[in-house]
Amino acid sequence: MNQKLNYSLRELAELAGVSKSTASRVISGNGYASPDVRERVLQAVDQLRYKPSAVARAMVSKRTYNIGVIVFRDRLPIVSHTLYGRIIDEILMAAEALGYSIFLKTDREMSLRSTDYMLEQRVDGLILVSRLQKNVIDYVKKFNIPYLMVNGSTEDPEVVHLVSNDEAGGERAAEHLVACGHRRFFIIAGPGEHRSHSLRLKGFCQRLQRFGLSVSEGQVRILQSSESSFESGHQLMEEYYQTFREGQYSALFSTNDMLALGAMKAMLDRGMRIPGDVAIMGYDNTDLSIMVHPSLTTVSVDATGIGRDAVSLLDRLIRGEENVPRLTEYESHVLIRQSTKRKEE
Amino acid sequence: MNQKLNYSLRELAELAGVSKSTASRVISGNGYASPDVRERVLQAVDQLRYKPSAVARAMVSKRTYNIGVIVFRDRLPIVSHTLYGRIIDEILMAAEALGYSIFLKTDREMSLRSTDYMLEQRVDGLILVSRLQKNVIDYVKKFNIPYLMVNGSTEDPEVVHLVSNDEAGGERAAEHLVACGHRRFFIIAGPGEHRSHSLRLKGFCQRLQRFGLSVSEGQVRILQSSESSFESGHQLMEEYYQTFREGQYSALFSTNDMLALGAMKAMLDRGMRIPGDVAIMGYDNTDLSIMVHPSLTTVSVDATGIGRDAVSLLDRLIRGEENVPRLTEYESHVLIRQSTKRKEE
DNA sequence: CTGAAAGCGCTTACAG
DNA sequence: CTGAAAGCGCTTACAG
Repeated sequence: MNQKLNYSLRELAELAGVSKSTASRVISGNGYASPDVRERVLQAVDQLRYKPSAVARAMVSKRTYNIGVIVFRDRLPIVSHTLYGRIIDEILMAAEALGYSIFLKTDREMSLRSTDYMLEQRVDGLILVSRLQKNVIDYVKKFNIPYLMVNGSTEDPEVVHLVSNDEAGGERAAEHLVACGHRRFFIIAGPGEHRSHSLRLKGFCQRLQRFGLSVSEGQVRILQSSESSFESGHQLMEEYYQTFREGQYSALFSTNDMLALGAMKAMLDRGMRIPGDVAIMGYDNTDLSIMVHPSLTTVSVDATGIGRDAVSLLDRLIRGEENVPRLTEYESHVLIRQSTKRKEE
Repeated sequence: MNQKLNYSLRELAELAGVSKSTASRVISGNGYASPDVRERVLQAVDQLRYKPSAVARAMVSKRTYNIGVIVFRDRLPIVSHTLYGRIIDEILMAAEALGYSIFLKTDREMSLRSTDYMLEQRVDGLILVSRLQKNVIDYVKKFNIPYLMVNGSTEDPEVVHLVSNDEAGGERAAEHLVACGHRRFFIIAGPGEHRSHSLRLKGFCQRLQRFGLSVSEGQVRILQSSESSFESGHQLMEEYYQTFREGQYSALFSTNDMLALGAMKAMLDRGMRIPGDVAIMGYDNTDLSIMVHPSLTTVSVDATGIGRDAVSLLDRLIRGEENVPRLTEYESHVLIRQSTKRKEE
C-alpha cells in the first residue's frame, strides 16, 4: 500500500479551493453552494476519484445504514441452504432498494459473539434468521437495538417475527393427500425443536384426526428425525423400509422437502414406483422439488415475502415507528406435482 | 430510541474512574494497566455492557477488518445459487477464522455502484465473484485496494484469480464417457461468455477429437444455451427431442449440472431410461446431483478450497505480501453416479 | 503505570 | 452562499 488509497475531504477541498464545509455540502447535497463552487468541487471529486468515507460519516451521523443478518445454524449448508439462501437473496435486494447494506454472519453455536460483533459494528438493525435460543434473544433485547426474527420461534409476544403459517400448511397437506384417496400415512418429521417442523407435523396430524385417522387408530405412523437433511431422510427410509412396506402406507409426508427427497431417493433405488406405489409430499417448495423425477408435491413458503418484509419492517423499527406488527404470518399453498398424482384410470 | 443505546469510552472511563487512554488500553489489550485499574475498567464494561465502536476504531486505525464480497449475476438465484452459495458459505467461515467480516452485495448489472459502495465503506479488500466485465476490473484496479476474483475470467495476468481447471475437467468428462463405450455425443453448452462453460466445452471436445470423434465427423452435436439454468436445459431438450432421438446419441454432456438436470427431467418425463437409453453427465457436483434419481454423474468443483483460499489470499494481499500467486487452479474430478452406469450384462 | 492532547474524516450548527 | 470551530468515539505517541 505504498500508493495513495483514499483522499480526504480536506485534500478534496484544497484542490477545489474551498473549505471542507463547503465541499461537504456539495457532496452530501445538504446545504447551498453556488454553481461555480459546486462545479469546482465536482471536478475535484472526479480528479481524485474521491470516495467519502462511510466510516467517518457514520461516526458523526450515528447511522451506518448497515443491517446485520445473522443466520443461526448448526452446520452447513447455511447460505447455501435451499430456503435460507432464497430468503437472503430477497433480503439483499430489499435492503439495496431501501438504501441499506448487509453484514452477513453465520453462527453455528448460537453464541453471543456474532451479536456483539454486530453491535460493535453499530449496525442500524438486526435480522436474526432461523431458530435461536432464548438467551440470544434476551441478550439482544437488552441493547435496545431494532431487530426482528425470521423463521424462528419465540413465546415472547414483544419480539417482532416473521413466520410461515406452518400449521395451516400442514393441514392443507393432509387435506390434499386425503383428497387423493390416501388413508394410511407414513410421516418423517424433522427436529421437534424447530418451530416449523413441529407445527407442520401438528397441523398435518390434527387434520387427519378430524378425518378419523390417527396414530392411536393405527393409520398414521410418525418417524422422528433428529435432522432435517436429505441424508437423514434417506437413511431413515432405508432403515424403516420393511416397516413401511408391511404397514401398507400409501402416502409419505415429510415436514420438509429435503427429508422427503431423501426418502424418495431411497424408495426409487429400491424400485418402488412413485406415485404408483406411494405418494410423496414435502414442504418448502425448494427449487429441487421441481427438478426431480417425479417432481415433488410440496407446500410453498413465501421466501420472497418474508425476505422483503423483514427488511421493510426492520426499517420501520429503525425509524422509530411504534405500531410495527409483532407477528407476520405468511400463507402456504399446496403445489401439486407428479409425486402425488393419481393414476389415470 | 429514547433509551441509551451505546456508551462511549468517555463514559466508561468516568465510571471506572480512569482516563480514556487507560480505559482504551485495557479494552484493546495494548499497553499496560495495573491489576487494580484493569479490574475497575472491566467491571465498568460489564455494568454498562460497553461495546467499543468499531466505527471509531476503524476511523483511527484505517482498518475495518471487513471484506467486501460482490456477486455479479444477472438474475436470481444469487446467494441461493447452488455453487456460489457454497463458495459464500466457505468465505464466511474462512473470514471468521481470520478475524474478518463480510459485507455482501449482489450486483445484477455489473455496475460500478457496488464497488463504489465497498470503497466508501473502506473495506480492507474485495472478493469479486463470477463473471464480470472488464470495465469493472479496470475500475477496481485504479483504487489500489486489495482484491481478487473468484470464478471469473480475465486475460489480465496481474489480476489474482481463483478458478477451477475447467478445461481438464471437461477432458476428464469426455474420457469417462468414452470409457463407458459411448461414441455419439449430444452436448448442451452454457453461455459462451462464461469462462467455465466455454472451457469445459473446449476440454470435452478436444478430448473427443483425440479419440477421433468430432462435430465435423458427425459424432458430436453441440447445442448452445444462452442460459445455464434448469429451465433452459429442460426447454432445449423438449425442443430438440426429435433431433436427439434421430441422431442416436447415447450420451449427453452438459457444462453444468443444472442444464443436465433440466434435460434429464425432460427425458424422464418422455419415458426415456437413464442410463439405459442415454447416459447423462453434468458438471459442478451440486448437492442436487446426488439427490435425483438416477443420481447424476458429474465433475467436482472445489468450492471449499476456492472459498477458503479466496479469503486467505486476500488476507495476504491486505497485509502487503508481494508474491501472491496470480492464478490458483483447482482440480476437478469425475464423480461416477447412476446416470452413466453401464447396464449389467 | 497513567493521563492530556492530537488526530482520524466527516457533519453541523453558527457566524459572517 | 461560505468558512471556522466543535465534536462524533476511538487510538497513539508523548510526557510525567
